[in-house]
Amino acid sequence: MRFGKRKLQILQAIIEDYVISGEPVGSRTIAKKYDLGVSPATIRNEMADLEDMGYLEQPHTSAGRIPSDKAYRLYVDHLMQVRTLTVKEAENIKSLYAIKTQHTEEIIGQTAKILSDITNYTSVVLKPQLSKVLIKRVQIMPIDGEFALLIVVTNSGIIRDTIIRFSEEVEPSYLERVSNMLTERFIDRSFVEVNTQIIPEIRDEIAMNRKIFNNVIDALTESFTNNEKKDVYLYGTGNIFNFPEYHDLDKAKTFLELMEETELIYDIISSSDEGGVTVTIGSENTHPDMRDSSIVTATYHIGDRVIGSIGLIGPTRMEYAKVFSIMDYMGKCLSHYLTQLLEG
Amino acid sequence: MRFGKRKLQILQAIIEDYVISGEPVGSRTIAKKYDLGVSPATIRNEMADLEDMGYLEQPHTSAGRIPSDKAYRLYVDHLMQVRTLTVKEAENIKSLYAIKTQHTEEIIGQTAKILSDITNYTSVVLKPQLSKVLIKRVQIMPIDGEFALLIVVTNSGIIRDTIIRFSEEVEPSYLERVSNMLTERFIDRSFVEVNTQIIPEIRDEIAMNRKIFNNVIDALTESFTNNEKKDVYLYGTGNIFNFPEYHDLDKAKTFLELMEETELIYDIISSSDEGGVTVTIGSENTHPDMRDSSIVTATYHIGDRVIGSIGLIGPTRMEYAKVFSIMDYMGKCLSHYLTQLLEG
DNA sequence: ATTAGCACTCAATAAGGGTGAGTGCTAACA
DNA sequence: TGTTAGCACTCACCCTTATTGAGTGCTAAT
Repeated sequence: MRFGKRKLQILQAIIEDYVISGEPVGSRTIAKKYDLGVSPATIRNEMADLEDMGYLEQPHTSAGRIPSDKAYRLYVDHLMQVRTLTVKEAENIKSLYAIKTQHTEEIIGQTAKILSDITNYTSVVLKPQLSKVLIKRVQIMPIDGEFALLIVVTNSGIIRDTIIRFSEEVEPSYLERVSNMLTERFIDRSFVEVNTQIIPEIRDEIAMNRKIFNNVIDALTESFTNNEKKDVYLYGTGNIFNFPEYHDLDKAKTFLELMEETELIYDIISSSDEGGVTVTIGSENTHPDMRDSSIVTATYHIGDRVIGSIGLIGPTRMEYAKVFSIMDYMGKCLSHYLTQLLEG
Repeated sequence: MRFGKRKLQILQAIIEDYVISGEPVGSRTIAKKYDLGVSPATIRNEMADLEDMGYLEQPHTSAGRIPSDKAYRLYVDHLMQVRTLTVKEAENIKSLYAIKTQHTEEIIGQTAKILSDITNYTSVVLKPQLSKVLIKRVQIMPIDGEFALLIVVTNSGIIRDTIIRFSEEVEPSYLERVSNMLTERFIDRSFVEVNTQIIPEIRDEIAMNRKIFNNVIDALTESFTNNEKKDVYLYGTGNIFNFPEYHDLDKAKTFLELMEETELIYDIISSSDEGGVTVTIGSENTHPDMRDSSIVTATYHIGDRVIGSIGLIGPTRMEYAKVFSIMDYMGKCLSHYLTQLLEG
């Protein structure tokens, strides 16, 4: 059995109708709404074929058809026409980046909110990943007595701080020297590089005031590895109630609980790195509880280094065309804004 | 009509039964389960009285009674017996504070998680409020060229950073001097004091390199006022599905949307400052959408300065006795831990 | 190859009836 | 006078049954 042009038209019609209505689509509906010039009976025959081929499913005998994940995949890859944003959407986004805050986190949080507001799905925005960010400066600030604060500044507007407790009183000027030395060694390196290569090097090389220096190195190590904090900005979890597929309380609860597993969400959203927009449909998800959700992700970058991701989560019956274009646009806006803010 | 001892006993029995079962409580049930030595008929008479007095309500004629908000208030103020924690609860909490992280935020986040896990309600934990925290040090770190990072370290383990963009190249040693001067002036002051008193003083007083200095002051001002970031750690929003009162989809959605209004939640939770545990029951809430939820809050402190709050949100049918003791204990643990970590 | 016609399926909705938990009232009782 | 047993009444809840209608698959005619 081959795809004729008509089969594709019918499939597309079914998908688009179903995405809007959420109800199984019947042959009559297609014949009436989409002018294909054939009768319902013909459409029924084609639909039976499409079902055999695995593109359509029937919830029960006397219902219409709904698209399978395979159908959505075909749609996303070949059928959908990427639209341009509506005026309202574009304005919303523009107004966000008109804000002149200097706090990366705030922008990230707002991005999540806007994404969810204009799409009506659940949005996720990841903070810049430590592993992808470059170190710009290390500074050890004495606070009082044997306490100091180790601060690592990155090119992403995110900074990382750890308290150091020294085993004895320490000269501020010594800390200043150490800070400068570390900055020199770490600058424009990633956390991973520093952790796996440079710190061991330093450890061997240097025989300064051993005890104090070890306190610093320990703090650095703890700062760089232990808690790569998987920080996630979530918004619009309540939006799932817009979709009848989540009207079941159990499903809703499972979904909400899943959304609180920030580490997991983080991994899911950050898994597709290559840049551009990625769509993962229902059963394509590795996590079983996500099998009837779809995820659309995009990346954002500073300069040309990808440093984080944004994502949308919704039912497989998702407005892929709309979401695709919004995610694409949003990723670019965010990247542009951050690059501007932090590099120029 | 007066409260006899028996009326109180009956009221207490009804409340405790209803809190567990969620079903309207009938006279028979009370007579059987709680040994009051009177017949259901007598209890019915008392119940009718209690209803007249506004302590009980009837969902419909042939149903049992449920407690009114007024009844819960009486219960919380006079009837309930604060229990001690179960072994499991205490262990859970202890295990949390055995973690040796140095990042305040992580502890705060974990506190939210544990609170929600052991109570099965929705928990909220506020980050230390900027307005209550004391400044320990100000440091301006040159990054490159005309960029620098302004960092304010507080006694709460929270630091605040803002990017400064200078209008010309700046000497690092100059920034060092400015940092020291600012630290000297700001140390052990609150953000509010600094903002309303000290900054204006400095502005007048000093006629250093005007232009550069203004960049610094602007950054400080923006850091201190504009974005008192109302950061909230939420956990267990899905828990509301454990309660039949939220099985209605509309209610659930409203609730979830409300929880995303972080500023509002922040205000609600931080509103009762005085220390100790505060209980707000249903209609006592000012926000209309919270009228059938109850909120229990407690504060946490560093040394003896209150700096933040923790809260639990659930249906008015809440296990007040349990929640009360947990919140009390948790607030104390968190305070103790933070004080230990940050002061000595 | 397409289509009209028709019998068939099955979820969703509505309507009726029984059940049981609970009440309020009254009259009897200690 | 306070307490209790008895009884009629109410009403949500659940189960069963009937009705409806959207949609299908198959067959025969075009």
